[in-house]
Amino acid sequence: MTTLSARKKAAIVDAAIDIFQKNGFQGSSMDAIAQQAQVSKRTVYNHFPSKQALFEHIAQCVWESANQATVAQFNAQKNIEPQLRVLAMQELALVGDAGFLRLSRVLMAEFIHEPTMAQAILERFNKEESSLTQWMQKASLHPQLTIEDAEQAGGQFHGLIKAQAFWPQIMFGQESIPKDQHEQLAKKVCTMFLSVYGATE
Amino acid sequence: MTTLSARKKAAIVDAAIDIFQKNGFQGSSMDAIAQQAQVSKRTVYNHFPSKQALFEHIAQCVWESANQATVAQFNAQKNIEPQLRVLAMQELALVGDAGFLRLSRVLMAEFIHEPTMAQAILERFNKEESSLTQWMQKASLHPQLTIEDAEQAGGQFHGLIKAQAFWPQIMFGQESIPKDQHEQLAKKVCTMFLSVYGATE
DNA sequence: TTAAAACTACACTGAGGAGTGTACTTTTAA
DNA sequence: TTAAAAGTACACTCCTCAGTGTAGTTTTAA
Repeated sequence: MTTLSARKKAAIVDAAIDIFQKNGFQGSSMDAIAQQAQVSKRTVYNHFPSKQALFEHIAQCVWESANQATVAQFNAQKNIEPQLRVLAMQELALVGDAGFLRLSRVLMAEFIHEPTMAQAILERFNKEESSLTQWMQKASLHPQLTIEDAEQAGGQFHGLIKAQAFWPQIMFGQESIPKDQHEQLAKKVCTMFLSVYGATE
Repeated sequence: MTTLSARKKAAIVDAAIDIFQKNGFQGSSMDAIAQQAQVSKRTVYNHFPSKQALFEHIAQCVWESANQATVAQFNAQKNIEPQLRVLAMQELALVGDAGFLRLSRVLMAEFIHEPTMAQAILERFNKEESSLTQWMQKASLHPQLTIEDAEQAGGQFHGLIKAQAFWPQIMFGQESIPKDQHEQLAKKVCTMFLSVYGATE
């Protein structure tokens, strides 16, 4: 059994995610968070010096779960399609995870108002995305592919996945894609991608 | 020259869009809106009975501009690809319009917190989207296509466009796609779509 | 020209919320 | 067992903000 203090802290974070998601940063009160966490307001302030700090702790969580998604290396010996499929599956695993979506929803709403913050976090996010860019760069030399702009191609690959498995969930509260449909969707995405960037001869 | 009253009202709406976009509904004060509009706060309240009413007026504007996008009828005699291309161009015209994006950004942030409102507006939005579904339904009988689920196919068609021309602009403040790239993007989208749903023989 | 309609400055109410200080109780760890 | 660490209730300050009331000025339209 974990310590009381740790349990209280977890309850606060959990409640905060909930309240922030429902009401946004500005619309959420520390009193409401404390109440939902079944904790005194003072305890909230003992764990987090300010509302902003509590929010940033949650942002940190998103950032960390996003980093779980490790990225494959391009292998010139193997076929393109199965490699792409692995990349798609990785992205789907991250983006299709209910916990990740829950956290993302909290952040995304604030991003709209804070393009600066959005850019900053996105640049870090893009470490992942830029590793895809690198993959694309190396892959562009492969005879099976015709990629002029690796960054654009990478963005479009991500876009194909997010259009199905991320944005509708974030914006319209749709259910995340069940795991047993990941394979099928990954295949579809690869087909679409290769229809534009792949040489089929 | 328009009447003073009309000019003031326009200034208020314009300022409100700006302030709401920057700070969100909760984070925006009527004082700030009045100041930016160069109007006394009392005048704001003379035009709009409440902050909520002002917000809803803006929502109405989005809804109306979205309705400008008229939709083509399916024509079994013509080829699929050029018809799809027209649909894509229509969507791009709407979604790629800077004014529409500016308005959308205001709403989208609130949508994340209000899945109910989001669903409601989206159902109306889907009048447009569902007319695409109908198009897909009729098109699914065409020998050039293999569509099992018209709604899903329609959603994916929209997704392909929004992934490039809507979500990045909304979330990360990216510039809207210049008009001279619409043709090219529409073509790409159709290629991708047909790579999955089209019979190429 | 003139009366009504619209705009303005400004003071005000009432509510809500961030963050603090305090005195007291419970939990933990030695 | 006991002292420190953590939690709690609650009162309190200071501030922001939605919305109103008013008395006076400007614009409009007849």
